[in-house]
Amino acid sequence: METSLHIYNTLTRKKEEFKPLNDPFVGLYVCGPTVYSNVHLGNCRTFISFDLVNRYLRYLGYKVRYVRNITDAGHLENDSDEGEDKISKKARVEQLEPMQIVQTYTIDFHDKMRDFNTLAPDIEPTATGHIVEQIDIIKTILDNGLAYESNGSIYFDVKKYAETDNYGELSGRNIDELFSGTRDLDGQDEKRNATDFALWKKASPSHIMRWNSPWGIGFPGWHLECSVMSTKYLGEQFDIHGGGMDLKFPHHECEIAQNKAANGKHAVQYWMHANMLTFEGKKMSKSLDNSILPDELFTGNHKLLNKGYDPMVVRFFMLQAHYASTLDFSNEALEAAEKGFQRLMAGMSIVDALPVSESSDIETSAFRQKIEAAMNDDFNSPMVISHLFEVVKNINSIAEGRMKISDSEKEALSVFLKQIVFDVLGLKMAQESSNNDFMDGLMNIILDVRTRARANKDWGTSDAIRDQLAAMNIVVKDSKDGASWQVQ
RNA sequence: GGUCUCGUGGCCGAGCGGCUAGGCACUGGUCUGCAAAACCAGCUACAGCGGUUCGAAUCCGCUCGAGACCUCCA
Repeated sequence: METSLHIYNTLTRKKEEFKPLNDPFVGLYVCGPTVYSNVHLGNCRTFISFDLVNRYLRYLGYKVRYVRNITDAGHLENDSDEGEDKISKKARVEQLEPMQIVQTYTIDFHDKMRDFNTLAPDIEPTATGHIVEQIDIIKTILDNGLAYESNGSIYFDVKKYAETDNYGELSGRNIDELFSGTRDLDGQDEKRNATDFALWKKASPSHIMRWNSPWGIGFPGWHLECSVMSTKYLGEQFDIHGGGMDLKFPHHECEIAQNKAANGKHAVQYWMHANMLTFEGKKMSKSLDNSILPDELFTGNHKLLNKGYDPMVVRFFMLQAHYASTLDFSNEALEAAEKGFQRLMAGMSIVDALPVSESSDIETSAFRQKIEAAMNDDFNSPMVISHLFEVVKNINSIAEGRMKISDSEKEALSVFLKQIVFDVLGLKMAQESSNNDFMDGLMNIILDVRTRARANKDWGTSDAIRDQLAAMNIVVKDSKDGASWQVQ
Protein backbone atom coordinates (compact mmCIF):
# COMPACT_ATOMS: atom_id res chain seq x y z
CA MET A 1 0.00 0.00 0.00
CA GLU A 2 1.52 3.30 -1.06
CA THR A 3 1.75 5.83 1.71
CA SER A 4 3.53 8.40 -0.41
CA LEU A 5 2.77 9.68 -3.87
CA HIS A 6 4.29 7.76 -6.76
CA ILE A 7 4.19 9.01 -10.32
CA TYR A 8 4.84 7.11 -13.51
CA ASN A 9 7.61 9.05 -15.21
CA THR A 10 7.40 8.63 -18.97
CA LEU A 11 11.05 9.67 -19.27
CA THR A 12 12.39 6.82 -17.14
CA ARG A 13 9.42 4.52 -17.84
CA LYS A 14 9.16 3.78 -14.15
CA LYS A 15 6.93 4.62 -11.26
CA GLU A 16 8.93 6.89 -8.99
CA GLU A 17 8.34 8.35 -5.58
CA PHE A 18 7.42 11.99 -5.91
CA LYS A 19 9.92 14.29 -4.27
CA PRO A 20 9.48 17.98 -5.09
CA LEU A 21 12.63 19.96 -5.81
CA ASN A 22 11.61 22.57 -3.31
CA ASP A 23 9.12 21.05 -0.90
CA PRO A 24 6.38 22.14 -0.20
CA PHE A 25 6.34 23.99 -3.52
CA VAL A 26 5.49 22.14 -6.71
CA GLY A 27 5.88 23.45 -10.23
CA LEU A 28 3.42 21.94 -12.70
CA TYR A 29 3.46 22.79 -16.40
CA VAL A 30 0.90 21.44 -18.86
CA CYS A 31 0.84 22.09 -22.59
CA GLY A 32 -2.38 23.92 -23.32
CA PRO A 33 -4.43 24.10 -26.49
CA THR A 34 -3.75 25.77 -29.79
CA VAL A 35 -6.70 28.12 -30.02
CA TYR A 36 -7.58 27.96 -33.68
CA SER A 37 -10.87 26.03 -33.23
CA ASN A 38 -13.18 24.68 -30.53
CA VAL A 39 -11.65 22.29 -28.02
CA HIS A 40 -12.87 18.82 -28.64
CA LEU A 41 -13.57 16.15 -26.07
CA GLY A 42 -10.21 14.48 -26.46
CA ASN A 43 -8.44 17.72 -25.59
CA CYS A 44 -10.65 18.06 -22.56
CA ARG A 45 -9.68 14.64 -21.29
CA THR A 46 -6.04 15.67 -21.00
CA PHE A 47 -6.89 18.79 -19.06
CA ILE A 48 -9.25 16.91 -16.79
CA SER A 49 -6.51 14.37 -16.13
CA PHE A 50 -4.08 17.07 -15.08
CA ASP A 51 -6.78 18.81 -13.11
CA LEU A 52 -6.92 15.65 -11.02
CA VAL A 53 -3.15 15.81 -10.57
CA ASN A 54 -3.31 19.47 -9.57
CA ARG A 55 -6.17 18.86 -7.16
CA TYR A 56 -4.56 15.88 -5.47
CA LEU A 57 -1.24 17.66 -5.04
CA ARG A 58 -3.12 20.45 -3.30
CA TYR A 59 -5.05 17.95 -1.19
CA LEU A 60 -1.68 16.58 -0.05
CA GLY A 61 -0.78 20.08 1.10
CA TYR A 62 1.65 21.06 -1.64
CA LYS A 63 1.82 24.66 -2.72
CA VAL A 64 1.30 24.15 -6.43
CA ARG A 65 2.09 26.65 -9.13
CA TYR A 66 0.15 25.40 -12.11
CA VAL A 67 1.13 26.88 -15.47
CA ARG A 68 -0.74 26.05 -18.64
CA ASN A 69 -0.05 27.93 -21.83
CA ILE A 70 -2.27 29.09 -24.63
CA THR A 71 -0.70 28.55 -28.01
CA ASP A 72 -1.77 31.54 -30.04
CA ALA A 73 1.06 31.63 -32.56
CA GLY A 74 3.67 29.51 -34.15
CA HIS A 75 1.80 26.27 -34.48
CA LEU A 76 2.19 25.22 -38.06
CA GLU A 77 -0.30 23.35 -40.10
CA ASN A 78 1.81 20.61 -41.57
CA ASP A 79 5.43 19.82 -41.51
CA SER A 80 7.30 22.01 -39.08
CA ASP A 81 8.80 23.97 -41.95
CA GLU A 82 6.39 23.92 -44.83
CA GLY A 83 2.90 24.71 -43.65
CA GLU A 84 1.09 27.78 -42.62
CA ASP A 85 0.51 28.87 -39.04
CA LYS A 86 -2.82 27.39 -37.95
CA ILE A 87 -4.19 30.58 -36.51
CA SER A 88 -2.90 32.67 -39.33
CA LYS A 89 -4.57 30.38 -41.83
CA LYS A 90 -7.90 30.43 -40.07
CA ALA A 91 -7.72 34.22 -39.90
CA ARG A 92 -6.99 34.45 -43.61
CA VAL A 93 -9.75 32.03 -44.56
CA GLU A 94 -12.35 33.71 -42.37
CA GLN A 95 -11.01 37.20 -43.03
CA LEU A 96 -10.55 37.96 -39.39
CA GLU A 97 -7.80 39.46 -37.34
CA PRO A 98 -5.75 36.54 -35.92
CA MET A 99 -6.35 37.82 -32.41
CA GLN A 100 -10.08 37.55 -33.03
CA ILE A 101 -9.62 33.85 -33.68
CA VAL A 102 -7.47 33.54 -30.60
CA GLN A 103 -9.97 35.38 -28.45
CA THR A 104 -12.97 33.42 -29.69
CA TYR A 105 -11.46 30.04 -29.04
CA THR A 106 -9.72 30.99 -25.83
CA ILE A 107 -13.09 32.00 -24.45
CA ASP A 108 -14.59 28.75 -25.68
CA PHE A 109 -11.79 26.81 -24.05
CA HIS A 110 -12.25 28.57 -20.72
CA ASP A 111 -16.01 28.03 -20.83
CA LYS A 112 -15.55 24.32 -21.36
CA MET A 113 -12.95 24.02 -18.67
CA ARG A 114 -15.40 25.66 -16.31
CA ASP A 115 -18.16 23.30 -17.40
CA PHE A 116 -15.92 20.40 -16.54
CA ASN A 117 -15.20 22.00 -13.17
CA THR A 118 -11.44 22.18 -13.65
CA LEU A 119 -9.45 24.58 -11.51
CA ALA A 120 -7.96 27.43 -13.49
CA PRO A 121 -4.18 27.40 -13.80
CA ASP A 122 -2.31 29.89 -11.66
CA ILE A 123 -0.60 31.32 -14.72
CA GLU A 124 -1.85 31.01 -18.28
CA PRO A 125 0.76 32.59 -20.52
CA THR A 126 0.45 33.05 -24.25
CA ALA A 127 3.06 32.54 -26.93
CA THR A 128 2.48 35.98 -28.41
CA GLY A 129 3.04 37.51 -25.00
CA HIS A 130 6.53 36.03 -24.87
CA ILE A 131 8.08 36.85 -28.22
CA VAL A 132 10.90 38.81 -26.56
CA GLU A 133 11.81 35.89 -24.31
CA GLN A 134 11.67 33.52 -27.26
CA ILE A 135 14.05 35.68 -29.25
CA ASP A 136 16.36 35.75 -26.24
CA ILE A 137 16.54 31.98 -25.93
CA ILE A 138 17.17 31.64 -29.65
CA LYS A 139 20.13 33.99 -29.28
CA THR A 140 21.47 31.85 -26.45
CA ILE A 141 21.11 28.64 -28.43
CA LEU A 142 22.81 30.30 -31.40
CA ASP A 143 25.63 31.45 -29.14
CA ASN A 144 25.98 27.92 -27.85
CA GLY A 145 26.42 26.73 -31.40
CA LEU A 146 23.37 24.49 -31.48
CA ALA A 147 21.31 26.44 -33.99
CA TYR A 148 22.00 28.06 -37.33
CA GLU A 149 20.49 30.72 -39.52
CA SER A 150 19.28 29.87 -42.96
CA ASN A 151 17.54 32.31 -45.22
CA GLY A 152 16.04 34.35 -42.39
CA SER A 153 14.95 31.34 -40.36
CA ILE A 154 16.69 29.75 -37.40
CA TYR A 155 16.87 26.00 -37.07
CA PHE A 156 17.87 23.81 -34.19
CA ASP A 157 20.85 21.65 -35.11
CA VAL A 158 19.72 18.23 -33.95
CA LYS A 159 22.75 16.43 -35.27
CA LYS A 160 25.14 18.67 -33.41
CA TYR A 161 23.04 18.39 -30.26
CA ALA A 162 23.02 14.62 -30.55
CA GLU A 163 26.80 14.54 -30.42
CA THR A 164 26.69 15.36 -26.72
CA ASP A 165 23.10 14.74 -25.72
CA ASN A 166 20.52 12.07 -26.22
CA TYR A 167 17.96 13.38 -28.67
CA GLY A 168 15.15 10.86 -28.43
CA GLU A 169 15.49 10.08 -24.74
CA LEU A 170 11.83 10.78 -24.04
CA SER A 171 10.19 9.20 -27.06
CA GLY A 172 12.60 6.28 -27.23
CA ARG A 173 13.65 7.18 -30.71
CA ASN A 174 17.01 6.17 -32.01
CA ILE A 175 18.78 9.17 -33.45
CA ASP A 176 20.62 7.22 -36.15
CA GLU A 177 17.41 5.70 -37.41
CA LEU A 178 15.84 9.09 -37.29
CA PHE A 179 18.55 10.41 -39.59
CA SER A 180 18.60 7.47 -41.94
CA GLY A 181 14.82 7.22 -42.08
CA THR A 182 14.37 10.78 -43.22
CA ARG A 183 17.45 11.34 -45.31
CA ASP A 184 16.08 12.43 -48.64
CA LEU A 185 15.90 16.18 -48.42
CA ASP A 186 15.06 17.87 -51.65
CA GLY A 187 17.54 20.52 -52.69
CA GLN A 188 15.19 23.35 -51.79
CA ASP A 189 15.31 22.72 -48.10
CA GLU A 190 16.81 25.34 -45.86
CA LYS A 191 17.64 22.80 -43.20
CA ARG A 192 20.88 20.88 -42.88
CA ASN A 193 19.00 17.78 -41.76
CA ALA A 194 15.41 16.75 -41.97
CA THR A 195 15.30 16.27 -38.20
CA ASP A 196 16.20 19.89 -37.52
CA PHE A 197 13.28 21.97 -36.36
CA ALA A 198 12.47 25.64 -36.57
CA LEU A 199 13.10 28.01 -33.69
CA TRP A 200 12.22 31.02 -35.78
CA LYS A 201 10.57 31.12 -39.17
CA LYS A 202 10.91 33.86 -41.70
CA ALA A 203 7.48 35.24 -42.53
CA SER A 204 6.40 35.21 -46.13
CA PRO A 205 4.73 38.44 -47.30
CA SER A 206 1.28 36.82 -46.95
CA HIS A 207 1.86 35.63 -43.43
CA ILE A 208 -0.16 37.93 -41.17
CA MET A 209 1.30 37.03 -37.79
CA ARG A 210 4.76 38.56 -37.82
CA TRP A 211 7.29 40.08 -35.47
CA ASN A 212 10.59 41.81 -35.76
CA SER A 213 13.70 39.94 -34.82
CA PRO A 214 17.46 40.18 -35.27
CA TRP A 215 17.00 37.85 -38.25
CA GLY A 216 14.23 39.82 -39.92
CA ILE A 217 10.45 39.60 -39.86
CA GLY A 218 9.15 36.25 -38.74
CA PHE A 219 7.41 34.21 -36.09
CA PRO A 220 8.50 31.71 -33.42
CA GLY A 221 8.59 27.94 -33.78
CA TRP A 222 5.94 25.96 -31.98
CA HIS A 223 8.17 24.05 -29.59
CA LEU A 224 9.88 27.14 -28.29
CA GLU A 225 7.09 28.71 -26.29
CA CYS A 226 6.81 25.86 -23.79
CA SER A 227 10.54 25.92 -23.04
CA VAL A 228 10.47 29.66 -22.59
CA MET A 229 7.34 29.98 -20.51
CA SER A 230 8.03 27.05 -18.23
CA THR A 231 11.50 28.44 -17.52
CA LYS A 232 10.18 31.93 -16.96
CA TYR A 233 7.47 30.95 -14.49
CA LEU A 234 8.79 27.76 -12.91
CA GLY A 235 12.55 28.11 -13.22
CA GLU A 236 15.22 26.25 -15.13
CA GLN A 237 14.22 23.10 -13.30
CA PHE A 238 10.78 22.23 -12.06
CA ASP A 239 8.79 19.20 -10.96
CA ILE A 240 6.10 18.00 -13.34
CA HIS A 241 5.52 18.53 -17.03
CA GLY A 242 2.34 17.15 -18.52
CA GLY A 243 0.64 16.94 -21.84
CA GLY A 244 -1.10 14.62 -24.24
CA MET A 245 0.61 11.46 -25.38
CA ASP A 246 0.71 12.75 -28.92
CA LEU A 247 2.97 15.61 -27.87
CA LYS A 248 5.75 13.30 -26.75
CA PHE A 249 7.33 13.47 -30.15
CA PRO A 250 8.35 15.80 -31.52
CA HIS A 251 7.06 18.56 -29.23
CA HIS A 252 8.38 17.45 -25.85
CA GLU A 253 11.52 15.96 -27.30
CA CYS A 254 12.29 19.33 -28.84
CA GLU A 255 11.48 21.10 -25.62
CA ILE A 256 14.05 19.02 -23.76
CA ALA A 257 16.62 19.73 -26.45
CA GLN A 258 15.94 23.48 -26.38
CA ASN A 259 16.30 23.67 -22.63
CA LYS A 260 19.50 21.71 -22.61
CA ALA A 261 20.89 23.70 -25.49
CA ALA A 262 20.10 26.94 -23.68
CA ASN A 263 21.22 26.17 -20.14
CA GLY A 264 22.54 22.63 -20.07
CA LYS A 265 19.79 21.35 -17.82
CA HIS A 266 17.01 18.86 -18.20
CA ALA A 267 14.24 21.02 -16.82
CA VAL A 268 11.68 18.40 -15.90
CA GLN A 269 11.82 15.92 -13.01
CA TYR A 270 8.65 14.00 -13.86
CA TRP A 271 7.21 13.78 -17.34
CA MET A 272 3.56 12.75 -17.42
CA HIS A 273 1.55 11.90 -20.49
CA ALA A 274 -2.21 11.55 -20.61
CA ASN A 275 -3.58 9.07 -23.06
CA MET A 276 -6.03 9.53 -25.87
CA LEU A 277 -9.79 9.39 -25.94
CA THR A 278 -10.80 6.96 -28.64
CA PHE A 279 -14.00 6.41 -30.52
CA GLU A 280 -14.61 2.90 -31.79
CA GLY A 281 -10.99 2.14 -31.02
CA LYS A 282 -9.56 5.06 -32.99
CA LYS A 283 -8.05 8.22 -31.64
CA MET A 284 -10.53 11.06 -31.55
CA SER A 285 -9.14 13.79 -33.72
CA LYS A 286 -10.23 16.47 -36.08
CA SER A 287 -8.38 14.98 -38.99
CA LEU A 288 -10.21 11.65 -38.65
CA ASP A 289 -13.50 13.51 -38.40
CA ASN A 290 -14.60 11.50 -35.38
CA SER A 291 -14.23 14.17 -32.77
CA ILE A 292 -17.07 15.37 -30.61
CA LEU A 293 -17.37 18.84 -29.17
CA PRO A 294 -18.27 19.28 -25.51
CA ASP A 295 -21.40 21.23 -26.39
CA GLU A 296 -22.58 18.48 -28.70
CA LEU A 297 -22.13 16.03 -25.88
CA PHE A 298 -23.96 18.20 -23.35
CA THR A 299 -26.93 18.72 -25.64
CA GLY A 300 -26.90 15.36 -27.37
CA ASN A 301 -26.94 17.20 -30.66
CA HIS A 302 -24.62 14.91 -32.61
CA LYS A 303 -25.24 12.07 -34.99
CA LEU A 304 -23.30 9.61 -32.84
CA LEU A 305 -25.17 10.42 -29.63
CA ASN A 306 -28.49 9.16 -28.33
CA LYS A 307 -28.87 11.90 -25.75
CA GLY A 308 -27.06 14.65 -23.89
CA TYR A 309 -24.96 14.20 -20.78
CA ASP A 310 -24.20 16.51 -17.91
CA PRO A 311 -20.56 17.68 -17.86
CA MET A 312 -20.14 16.00 -14.49
CA VAL A 313 -21.25 12.69 -15.95
CA VAL A 314 -18.60 13.09 -18.63
CA ARG A 315 -15.97 13.97 -16.06
CA PHE A 316 -16.96 10.96 -13.99
CA PHE A 317 -16.81 8.77 -17.09
CA MET A 318 -13.27 9.94 -17.75
CA LEU A 319 -12.17 9.46 -14.15
CA GLN A 320 -13.33 5.85 -14.29
CA ALA A 321 -10.35 5.13 -16.52
CA HIS A 322 -6.72 5.69 -15.61
CA TYR A 323 -5.24 8.80 -17.22
CA ALA A 324 -2.47 6.83 -18.92
CA SER A 325 -4.84 4.36 -20.60
CA THR A 326 -6.79 5.00 -23.73
CA LEU A 327 -10.48 5.39 -23.03
CA ASP A 328 -13.07 4.30 -25.53
CA PHE A 329 -16.05 6.51 -25.93
CA SER A 330 -19.54 5.18 -26.64
CA ASN A 331 -23.17 5.84 -25.81
CA GLU A 332 -23.34 2.67 -23.76
CA ALA A 333 -20.29 3.58 -21.71
CA LEU A 334 -21.63 7.06 -21.07
CA GLU A 335 -25.04 5.82 -20.02
CA ALA A 336 -23.35 3.41 -17.63
CA ALA A 337 -21.31 6.28 -16.24
CA GLU A 338 -24.44 8.38 -15.84
CA LYS A 339 -26.17 5.73 -13.76
CA GLY A 340 -23.08 5.16 -11.67
CA PHE A 341 -22.59 8.87 -11.12
CA GLN A 342 -26.18 9.26 -9.97
CA ARG A 343 -25.75 6.36 -7.57
CA LEU A 344 -22.64 7.93 -6.08
CA MET A 345 -24.28 11.32 -5.73
CA ALA A 346 -27.42 9.82 -4.24
CA GLY A 347 -25.30 8.07 -1.65
CA MET A 348 -23.47 11.26 -0.80
CA SER A 349 -26.64 13.27 -0.46
CA ILE A 350 -28.07 11.07 2.31
CA VAL A 351 -24.97 10.88 4.52
CA ASP A 352 -25.88 13.83 6.70
CA ALA A 353 -29.38 12.47 7.30
CA LEU A 354 -28.19 9.02 8.35
CA PRO A 355 -29.49 7.69 11.68
CA VAL A 356 -26.72 7.37 14.26
CA SER A 357 -26.03 4.68 16.83
CA GLU A 358 -23.75 4.24 19.82
CA SER A 359 -21.39 1.99 17.91
CA SER A 360 -20.13 2.10 14.36
CA ASP A 361 -19.68 -0.66 11.80
CA ILE A 362 -17.58 1.50 9.52
CA GLU A 363 -14.40 3.45 9.96
CA THR A 364 -13.78 6.47 7.83
CA SER A 365 -10.06 6.28 8.48
CA ALA A 366 -9.92 2.86 6.80
CA PHE A 367 -11.56 4.24 3.68
CA ARG A 368 -9.30 7.25 3.76
CA GLN A 369 -6.28 5.00 3.87
CA LYS A 370 -7.43 2.90 0.91
CA ILE A 371 -8.45 5.86 -1.18
CA GLU A 372 -5.24 7.76 -0.54
CA ALA A 373 -3.26 4.65 -1.34
CA ALA A 374 -5.04 4.45 -4.69
CA MET A 375 -4.33 8.10 -5.46
CA ASN A 376 -0.74 7.71 -4.33
CA ASP A 377 -0.36 4.94 -6.86
CA ASP A 378 -0.03 7.25 -9.85
CA PHE A 379 -3.42 8.91 -9.44
CA ASN A 380 -5.49 5.76 -9.78
CA SER A 381 -8.90 7.39 -9.92
CA PRO A 382 -10.75 4.24 -11.09
CA MET A 383 -9.62 2.49 -7.94
CA VAL A 384 -10.73 5.46 -5.87
CA ILE A 385 -14.17 5.31 -7.45
CA SER A 386 -14.36 1.60 -6.79
CA HIS A 387 -13.70 2.26 -3.10
CA LEU A 388 -16.28 5.02 -3.13
CA PHE A 389 -18.93 2.60 -4.30
CA GLU A 390 -18.02 0.40 -1.37
CA VAL A 391 -18.70 3.41 0.84
CA VAL A 392 -22.01 4.01 -0.94
CA LYS A 393 -23.03 0.43 -0.32
CA ASN A 394 -22.35 0.92 3.37
CA ILE A 395 -24.24 4.21 3.43
CA ASN A 396 -27.28 2.51 1.94
CA SER A 397 -27.04 -0.31 4.45
CA ILE A 398 -26.96 2.18 7.30
CA ALA A 399 -29.94 3.99 5.82
CA GLU A 400 -31.87 0.72 5.80
CA GLY A 401 -30.85 -0.15 9.34
CA ARG A 402 -28.65 -3.10 8.47
CA MET A 403 -25.47 -1.37 9.58
CA LYS A 404 -24.64 1.22 12.19
CA ILE A 405 -22.69 4.44 12.26
CA SER A 406 -21.76 6.60 15.24
CA ASP A 407 -22.23 10.32 15.36
CA SER A 408 -18.50 11.03 15.18
CA GLU A 409 -17.95 8.60 12.31
CA LYS A 410 -20.83 10.11 10.41
CA GLU A 411 -19.32 13.54 10.75
CA ALA A 412 -15.91 12.26 9.66
CA LEU A 413 -17.39 10.39 6.70
CA SER A 414 -19.33 13.41 5.55
CA VAL A 415 -16.27 15.62 5.62
CA PHE A 416 -14.06 13.04 3.98
CA LEU A 417 -16.44 12.24 1.14
CA LYS A 418 -16.77 15.89 0.27
CA GLN A 419 -13.00 16.24 0.23
CA ILE A 420 -12.47 13.30 -2.07
CA VAL A 421 -15.45 13.58 -4.36
CA PHE A 422 -15.71 17.35 -4.63
CA ASP A 423 -12.19 18.64 -3.96
CA VAL A 424 -10.02 15.87 -5.38
CA LEU A 425 -12.12 14.23 -8.08
CA GLY A 426 -13.60 17.62 -8.85
CA LEU A 427 -17.14 16.36 -9.18
CA LYS A 428 -20.21 18.27 -8.12
CA MET A 429 -23.89 17.58 -8.11
CA ALA A 430 -25.18 17.55 -11.66
CA GLN A 431 -27.22 20.54 -12.63
CA GLU A 432 -30.92 19.99 -12.30
CA SER A 433 -32.30 19.72 -15.79
CA SER A 434 -34.90 22.22 -14.88
CA ASN A 435 -33.86 24.34 -12.01
CA ASN A 436 -36.55 26.94 -11.91
CA ASP A 437 -39.44 27.65 -9.63
CA PHE A 438 -41.95 27.93 -12.42
CA MET A 439 -41.34 24.37 -13.61
CA ASP A 440 -41.22 23.06 -10.05
CA GLY A 441 -44.52 24.75 -9.31
CA LEU A 442 -46.22 23.25 -12.33
CA MET A 443 -44.86 19.80 -11.65
CA ASN A 444 -46.00 19.96 -8.05
CA ILE A 445 -49.53 20.70 -9.18
CA ILE A 446 -49.50 17.86 -11.69
CA LEU A 447 -48.05 15.35 -9.24
CA ASP A 448 -50.50 16.48 -6.60
CA VAL A 449 -53.42 15.73 -8.95
CA ARG A 450 -51.92 12.32 -9.63
CA THR A 451 -51.39 11.59 -5.96
CA ARG A 452 -55.06 12.35 -5.28
CA ALA A 453 -56.13 10.13 -8.17
CA ARG A 454 -54.05 7.34 -6.72
CA ALA A 455 -55.57 7.86 -3.29
CA ASN A 456 -58.94 7.34 -4.94
CA LYS A 457 -57.57 4.27 -6.74
CA ASP A 458 -58.25 6.07 -10.02
CA TRP A 459 -55.45 4.19 -11.77
CA GLY A 460 -56.58 5.33 -15.21
CA THR A 461 -55.96 9.02 -14.46
CA SER A 462 -52.83 8.28 -12.50
CA ASP A 463 -51.27 6.20 -15.26
CA ALA A 464 -52.34 8.59 -18.00
CA ILE A 465 -50.49 11.42 -16.26
CA ARG A 466 -47.45 9.24 -15.83
CA ASP A 467 -47.48 8.10 -19.47
CA GLN A 468 -47.95 11.58 -20.86
CA LEU A 469 -45.13 12.93 -18.77
CA ALA A 470 -42.98 10.01 -19.88
CA ALA A 471 -43.67 10.98 -23.48
CA MET A 472 -42.11 14.35 -22.62
CA ASN A 473 -39.11 12.55 -21.12
CA ILE A 474 -40.19 13.33 -17.59
CA VAL A 475 -39.95 10.31 -15.34
CA VAL A 476 -42.13 10.09 -12.27
CA LYS A 477 -40.59 8.26 -9.35
CA ASP A 478 -42.94 7.00 -6.64
CA SER A 479 -41.60 6.34 -3.19
CA LYS A 480 -43.02 6.02 0.32
CA ASP A 481 -42.53 9.72 0.84
CA GLY A 482 -44.43 10.72 -2.27
CA ALA A 483 -43.68 11.24 -5.93
CA SER A 484 -40.73 13.04 -7.43
CA TRP A 485 -39.76 13.70 -11.02
CA GLN A 486 -36.75 13.94 -13.23
CA VAL A 487 -36.13 14.96 -16.82
CA GLN A 488 -34.50 12.06 -18.62
C1' G B 1 8.97 -0.10 -42.81
C1' G B 2 10.89 1.79 -37.72
C1' U B 3 9.67 2.73 -32.34
C1' C B 4 6.22 1.61 -28.64
C1' U B 5 1.63 0.20 -26.21
C1' C B 6 -2.39 -2.97 -25.57
C1' G B 7 -5.68 -7.42 -26.03
C1' U B 8 -9.88 -8.78 -19.10
C1' G B 9 -17.00 -11.47 -18.40
C1' G B 10 -22.79 -8.60 -22.94
C1' C B 11 -20.45 -3.12 -22.54
C1' C B 12 -16.85 0.44 -20.13
C1' G B 13 -12.78 -0.40 -17.19
C1' A B 14 -9.12 -1.52 -12.57
C1' G B 15 -5.66 -5.16 -11.07
C1' C B 16 0.03 -6.64 -13.26
C1' G B 17 2.92 -13.44 -9.41
C1' G B 18 -1.31 -16.27 -4.51
C1' C B 19 -6.63 -12.90 -1.42
C1' U B 20 -13.62 -13.30 -6.95
C1' A B 21 -11.96 -4.27 -8.23
C1' G B 22 -15.98 -1.30 -9.53
C1' G B 23 -19.91 0.72 -12.64
C1' C B 24 -23.61 -0.46 -16.34
C1' A B 25 -26.50 -4.41 -18.49
C1' C B 26 -28.78 -9.03 -17.19
C1' U B 27 -31.36 -12.51 -13.58
C1' G B 28 -33.75 -13.17 -8.78
C1' G B 29 -35.69 -10.65 -4.47
C1' U B 30 -37.65 -6.38 -1.20
C1' C B 31 -40.95 -2.29 -1.91
C1' U B 32 -45.27 -1.01 -5.05
C1' G B 33 -52.34 -1.03 -7.39
C1' C B 34 -49.15 -1.94 -11.76
C1' A B 35 -44.75 -0.08 -13.72
C1' A B 36 -40.60 2.87 -12.97
C1' A B 37 -37.23 4.44 -9.29
C1' A B 38 -34.62 2.92 -5.00
C1' C B 39 -32.31 -0.93 -2.23
C1' C B 40 -30.40 -6.16 -1.54
C1' A B 41 -28.44 -10.60 -3.83
C1' G B 42 -26.56 -13.52 -7.93
C1' C B 43 -23.53 -13.37 -12.40
C1' U B 44 -15.87 -16.35 -11.03
C1' A B 45 -13.59 -13.21 -17.14
C1' C B 46 -8.54 -12.42 -18.29
C1' A B 47 -6.86 -13.44 -27.27
C1' G B 48 -4.43 -18.45 -28.61
C1' C B 49 -0.34 -21.87 -27.86
C1' G B 50 4.00 -23.14 -25.21
C1' G B 51 7.44 -22.16 -21.00
C1' U B 52 9.22 -20.44 -15.84
C1' U B 53 6.97 -21.23 -10.83
C1' C B 54 4.43 -24.83 -5.29
C1' G B 55 1.16 -21.11 -7.69
C1' A B 56 0.29 -16.66 -13.73
C1' A B 57 -4.83 -12.51 -16.12
C1' U B 58 -0.13 -10.80 -13.94
C1' C B 59 6.81 -13.07 -15.73
C1' C B 60 9.25 -15.18 -20.59
C1' G B 61 8.73 -16.89 -25.88
C1' C B 62 5.89 -17.51 -30.21
C1' U B 63 1.21 -16.80 -33.01
C1' C B 64 -3.06 -13.94 -34.05
C1' G B 65 -5.57 -9.19 -33.45
C1' A B 66 -5.97 -3.82 -32.27
C1' G B 67 -4.02 1.01 -31.51
C1' A B 68 -0.45 5.21 -30.96
C1' C B 69 3.86 7.85 -32.62
C1' C B 70 7.35 8.41 -36.72
C1' U B 71 3.49 14.57 -40.61
C1' C B 72 -0.65 18.89 -37.53
C1' C B 73 -3.23 17.00 -33.12
C1' A B 74 -4.43 16.80 -26.00
